[in-house]
Amino acid sequence: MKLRIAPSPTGHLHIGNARTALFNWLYARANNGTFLVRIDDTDTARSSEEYINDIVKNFKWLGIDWDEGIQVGGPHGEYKQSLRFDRYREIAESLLSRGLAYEDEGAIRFKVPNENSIVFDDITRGSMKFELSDVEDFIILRSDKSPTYHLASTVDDIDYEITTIARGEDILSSTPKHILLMQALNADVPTFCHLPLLFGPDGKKLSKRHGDTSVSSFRDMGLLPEALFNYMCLLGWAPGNDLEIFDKDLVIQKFDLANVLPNPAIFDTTKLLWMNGQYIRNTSDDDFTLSALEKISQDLDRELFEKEISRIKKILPSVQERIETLNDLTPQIKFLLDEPFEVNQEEWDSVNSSEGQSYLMSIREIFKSLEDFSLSNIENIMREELKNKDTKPKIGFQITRVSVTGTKVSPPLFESIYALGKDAVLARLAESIEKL
RNA sequence: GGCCCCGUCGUCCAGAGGCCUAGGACGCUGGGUUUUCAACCCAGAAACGCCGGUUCGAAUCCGGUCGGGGCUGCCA
Repeated sequence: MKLRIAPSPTGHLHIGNARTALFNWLYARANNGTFLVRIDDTDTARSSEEYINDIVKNFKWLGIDWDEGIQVGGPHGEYKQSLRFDRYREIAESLLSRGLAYEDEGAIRFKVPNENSIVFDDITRGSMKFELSDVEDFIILRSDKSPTYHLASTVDDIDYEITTIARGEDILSSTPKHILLMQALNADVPTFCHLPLLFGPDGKKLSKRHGDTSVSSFRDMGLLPEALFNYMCLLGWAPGNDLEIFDKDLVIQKFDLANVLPNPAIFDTTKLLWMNGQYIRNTSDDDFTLSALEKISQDLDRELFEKEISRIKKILPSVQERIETLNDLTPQIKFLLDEPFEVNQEEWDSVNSSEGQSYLMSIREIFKSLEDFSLSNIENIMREELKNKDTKPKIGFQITRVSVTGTKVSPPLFESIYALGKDAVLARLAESIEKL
């Protein structure tokens, strides 16, 4: 069993293509088959090397690897159609000389017999039938002698011995043309599977009209590849038992193209975001620390100082519990950075009160003489002082939060104070008290 | 217009004739927890497009209808 994905490098890797690649990859892996990636760049004007790199990079990021094809090589050259134009011309010429095609204003058209019909079994859709009287003679070689998609793709599928073609439903009506070409070339007709399209929220084929739908844009959103992978699996397929969060191994074990739904799915970012949060929470502490520090450094566009790293590490467990994407990280730990610190004036005003001020001054004094600045000591002291002064938690804690973190919304208060460290906390409290 | 595909909560999926007064998840609403924001827990609203047929019995099979979508390029 051999499957392929054949993206056109006329844009960034599109999420719809990624999903098609994923299902092909899964089917190949589930059946101990071969997965091949080739580049369909017959449209030389719109294709570019930059996009090939983007496609390759994002397949790898998603964890989709291939056994044959672009970059990894194999018995068929470089797996780029732009390098095989001679081969396609040769085929077009042979069809011409056999009377199966004809010249039309410099281009070559395949002659579609207008009797009979084409019948084939589609894995997800069952028996398909197209009357040939509905199929037009189609161009296989353009007047500039470059092959069209129909020709190049079909020849490659034959030459590379593809056994199963799973592609988007948008090409379903072109399938009779491809079967006709294969028959004309005396090749075995592979098994077809037309996967349901991905729709935007408006119920139309997902495209640039729906904003940036490239895989790289999802990475830029701070998504984990495992989460996107998991989410894409659920678009048109499910492993059963209402299982929703699962890893690669489980999918490979259960996946079958025959169980893919024939109806289109709307790509809903909301659930994807939720799922990403689940994956973040399920990440081990060590792994999360590693990727978090890297991400923060990336966002800041600089290396982190040792002091910052040790502070951040202390708060990370709390942050991991409450973020949805990696992009939520840096804003949450911003107050721990060794950078000019500023309190949001408006928010300060909204929590400021004489009762709060009094609490602030008291805990500063207590903190000052506290030798063991531990998390539990901080919490005990702050709660005790609340009781002493008969102050409500909200009054005492919120003003402290704004004073120490700069805003009303932050990671948990005691953890934030503990992470920031005694010296910086005292300094910030002093600063707030000064301007009271 | 022609050809083709599709049709279960707003969304993703479960359901492959009786187990369905249709199940799970996201989202939404209400509640709990609570020092913020989250996370977490509990509860709730929410769907088989419609009409026929087959059958003792249909979300499940068939036909029609309506609705949505794709293709109709010397793009892929």
